[in-house]
Amino acid sequence: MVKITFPDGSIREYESGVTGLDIAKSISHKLAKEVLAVSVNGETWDLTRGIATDATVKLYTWDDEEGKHAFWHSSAHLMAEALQELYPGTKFGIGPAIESGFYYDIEPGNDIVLTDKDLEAVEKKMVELSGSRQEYQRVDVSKKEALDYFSKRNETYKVELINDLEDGKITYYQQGTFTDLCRGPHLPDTSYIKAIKLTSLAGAYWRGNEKNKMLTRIYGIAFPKQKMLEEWLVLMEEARQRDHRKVGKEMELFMFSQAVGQGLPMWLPKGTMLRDRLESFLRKLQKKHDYQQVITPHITNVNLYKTSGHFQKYGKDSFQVITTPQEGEEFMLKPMNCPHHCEMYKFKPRSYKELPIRFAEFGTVYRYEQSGELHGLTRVRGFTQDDAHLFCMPDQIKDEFKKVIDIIFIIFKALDFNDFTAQVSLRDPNNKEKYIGSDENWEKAERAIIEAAEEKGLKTNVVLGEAAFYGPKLDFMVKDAIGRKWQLGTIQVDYNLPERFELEYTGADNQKHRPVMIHRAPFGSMERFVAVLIEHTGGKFPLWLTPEQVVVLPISEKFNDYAQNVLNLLNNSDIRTVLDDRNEKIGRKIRDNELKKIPFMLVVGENEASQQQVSVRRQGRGDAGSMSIDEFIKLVNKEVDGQLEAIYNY
RNA sequence: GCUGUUGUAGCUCAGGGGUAGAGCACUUCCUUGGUAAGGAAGAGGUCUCGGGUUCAAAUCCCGAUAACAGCUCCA
Repeated sequence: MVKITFPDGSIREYESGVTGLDIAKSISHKLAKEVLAVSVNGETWDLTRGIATDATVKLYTWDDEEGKHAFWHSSAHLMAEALQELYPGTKFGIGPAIESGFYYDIEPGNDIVLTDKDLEAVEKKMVELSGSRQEYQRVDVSKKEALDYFSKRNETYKVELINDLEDGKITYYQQGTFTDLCRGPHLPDTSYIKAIKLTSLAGAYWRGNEKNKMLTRIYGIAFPKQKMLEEWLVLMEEARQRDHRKVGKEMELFMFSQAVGQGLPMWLPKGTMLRDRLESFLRKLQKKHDYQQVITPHITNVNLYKTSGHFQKYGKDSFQVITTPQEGEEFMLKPMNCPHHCEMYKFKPRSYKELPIRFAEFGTVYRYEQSGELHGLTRVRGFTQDDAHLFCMPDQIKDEFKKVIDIIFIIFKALDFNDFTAQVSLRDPNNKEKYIGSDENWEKAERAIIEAAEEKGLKTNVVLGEAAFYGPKLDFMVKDAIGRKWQLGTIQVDYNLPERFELEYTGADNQKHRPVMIHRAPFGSMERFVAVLIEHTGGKFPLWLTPEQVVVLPISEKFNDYAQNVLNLLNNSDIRTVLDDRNEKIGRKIRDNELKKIPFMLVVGENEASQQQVSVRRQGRGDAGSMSIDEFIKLVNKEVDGQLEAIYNY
């Protein structure tokens, strides 16, 4: 007998060799149907693997990441089996579960090139195989056996993987005719996988290395019920509707032009309005936090970047140097603002009493991103950072970090960004030579970041090896409409530039000391931030950011004068307005995509003109009735104030 | 940068070796003056660009370019 401890602390006895599935059956029929995998002493196991010792057990269903993971991983194997049957000679790379769904990297044999059209046939085959209810069987093998088996079948990628594995810890999983090198865990059998959608086909380098061969990666997703797949498809469609590239075009916020160049966005009037408001909001916020606004030029002598070291590291991959009539004189487009701010720091001797010094700049920079990397406004070649550099003494780092976290919190709160994650990026402890700066400084800075985050109640995931080469950092990530993660706010410690620029301050001891520099950008860049903002709101911005808050619609041209009059009164009150005097049917205007995003619509006609009123319609929230213009102004101000309250009372 | 897909009217897209199509939007007119109406007429395109094959290319082939998806990258 073995003692099984459950998450609630209760303990039951079972025959030795009992499986997760048996345990689920002993609890309830329903649970036995829903359970997908089981945690045994913290390790995720197959439901059919026998438990021979006392153990702590947790049953995983679709609601657990681990359950979904086993489900999708099994789906990947099912797909591999289908591919093997349809395309004999296919070599298999790896096929894991991912955040939503799974993929398998394959190399189809016989020079076959798969296209989107083939996916349907694969799906069909998968459904067929799922119907035949094949069991996933776990088999322990020795390294030699595994190597023999896969070498014989010419599975070169699998052989490469096995070579890196430790003997004695190698397992196969088999279902039907397909055998895969795999750690598991898997579902009991293929019949669990009821609804399947293969979503896309793309190239992916073997082991993620650009120098390796490119394999064909097939992405898919699967569910235990057809209905869940349908719901997922609807969700994806809704996400596509919120895509910032689509909304940005519809709302006329920004554009790209082939004539201007790849990755160089142009802000249309309404987008500029929106961006200006975000900038002035941050400007005010930074002023309160004792930042000093500065401005630096767009081109710079290459020597500055040789001093900073960026030219050596990134020069080849940048927009190339600009020459002048003067022999040997070279400039480049500014890829970052930091070196300029360092020069400003050096403008005069600094005392410890001045520190921290905080230079802020909305600095437009140009970086030659690889062409395949460009993506809407989130990844561009010319963008404006809401940049600032804080120069401080080492023991001020933590405090400065906390103040920057405050600013980021205020911004996220004002814009209703709730589901962000924070990541602390530290250096890779096994690869210290990749980084510059002393061990002592790194440790001090890493500790300061972790403590600052903790003291601010910020939950973070700590990732080793993700630090910049010059210092550790704290990043804020937000997801876009289809779940891709983007980094927005960032705070980074830098020991490199103060060193290279020989920055110093005079301490209380009358000695020269080196300051520490902190880079920070709460938005990241105006471009990326606006993109994410659009995807969060679907273009329905908070009132204080809406490019136009009020549209005035005269019902016929007889009332154009009155409408103009209303407009003037509103404009005197700071409310942003737009007049739509096309004098068409109102119903037709309301369908207008452009007007859909404006929160208030004022309809004026005979009744309104005679009583000096307006009929107020709030988009998406129906009719608010007729009221005087003063009353309307109060209404709008109240709503805007309500939103701004969150900011200023924070 | 790599692999793949795509580029036709303002937008969404169909078509396809013989000089160009739909829906929505747009313009004018009619009907209806009041909260997602209906009708008529009209205007809009070097079919991304360059080269080749052909009697003939928007269509087939090659190259460039841009967008999209994924990989790699992101100071």
